[in-house]
Amino acid sequence: MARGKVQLKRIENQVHRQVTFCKRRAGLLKKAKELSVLCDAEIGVFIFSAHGKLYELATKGTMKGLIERYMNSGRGAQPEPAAVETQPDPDTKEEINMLKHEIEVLQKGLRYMFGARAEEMSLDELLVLEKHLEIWIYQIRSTKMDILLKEIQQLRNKEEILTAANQHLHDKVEENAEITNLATMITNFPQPLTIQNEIFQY
Amino acid sequence: MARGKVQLKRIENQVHRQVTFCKRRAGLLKKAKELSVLCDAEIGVFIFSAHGKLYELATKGTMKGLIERYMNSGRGAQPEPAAVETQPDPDTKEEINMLKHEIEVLQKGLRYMFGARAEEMSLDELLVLEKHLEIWIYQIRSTKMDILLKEIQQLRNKEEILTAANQHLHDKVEENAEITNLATMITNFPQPLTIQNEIFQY
DNA sequence: AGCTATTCATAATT
DNA sequence: TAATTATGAATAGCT
Repeated sequence: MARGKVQLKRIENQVHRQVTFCKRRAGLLKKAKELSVLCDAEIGVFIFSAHGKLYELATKGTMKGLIERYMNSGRGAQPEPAAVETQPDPDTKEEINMLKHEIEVLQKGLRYMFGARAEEMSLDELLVLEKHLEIWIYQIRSTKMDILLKEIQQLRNKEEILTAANQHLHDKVEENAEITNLATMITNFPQPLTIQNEIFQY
Repeated sequence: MARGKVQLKRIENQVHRQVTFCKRRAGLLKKAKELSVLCDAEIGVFIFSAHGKLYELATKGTMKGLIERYMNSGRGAQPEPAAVETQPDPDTKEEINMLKHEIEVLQKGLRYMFGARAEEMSLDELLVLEKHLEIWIYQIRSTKMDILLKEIQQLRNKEEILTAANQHLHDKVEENAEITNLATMITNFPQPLTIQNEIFQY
């Protein structure tokens, strides 16, 4: 570093130590973020100062989620306080985490759709954006579907009305067919009518 | 750094990314150790690589102890595991079902296309997958739109045919109206026909 | 993996 | 506490 090599031991001067803590803490978190972005890693860091103050960083999602992932990575088998409680829990919890991780992976793709802009945004902003986009897309699709389905319904109604009208007219035509034929006969062969009339008079 | 400034975005070259990951990971952990020693801080770091491999560091004690300390620092308030165990059960079960269904839908397509499970894939593979998914989604939407538009077109054709038929029948009815009226006259007043005949014979 | 040319981080100082 | 600067460390691009 600068202006003198540093000894790898506790800095005894209280002020120096505090200043170095601030600077190096910032540096460490910066490096963690860089590593996360550059290499697509998920990183969690806690720093407890000598006075017990906590500084933390979770590069993706939340620290809680990270700890859960850590717990499920084969290491920290949580000490279960209750004896009988362990039976249903590990299966379901593990299952949930697996499923969540899987969904995470699939959702990861969404973030990349924003291309270069994605890197310029914070995770929170991306999550908000993602939510908004999901809602937005959903609304657009719903609206589109509504429009199409309404149009189909209208056309179906029209079809029904036209079919009914068609049937009605068809019936009318058939009802009139006899009379029309009769009229045609009358028109074409007016004479025999008298014969028919005569027949009626039998 | 060296031989060129680095852009703060994901390194696209797979090999470069892997090398940088190794180097910077070592650097980050070294920095964490140094900060811990120099400033008497307790530091925990997890790094999940893009492939899900875990690298960790706990500067004092164990990671487990650190996480416990973290949990007690006011952040991740764990839900009480002891007394109220029955409460999370229906919720978790429902959650599992929801997640499973969500994944089922996604995986069905994925397996169909790749024969591989998403979590086994690298980021690069996922990027390829994403492209395919976009195409896939596009195709699904296209297909859906095609079906709907075809249905609309069919209904429109039906409407046209029915309207034409309707018009035809309507015309027929009107054409027949005269004759029908004539026939009606004939039917109601058969006798005057002879008169009419007589008239024709004038 | 190992080697430099560079850039970066930061200790000392103001 | 913040800014500056000289210097040591980290590391990107090559081999």
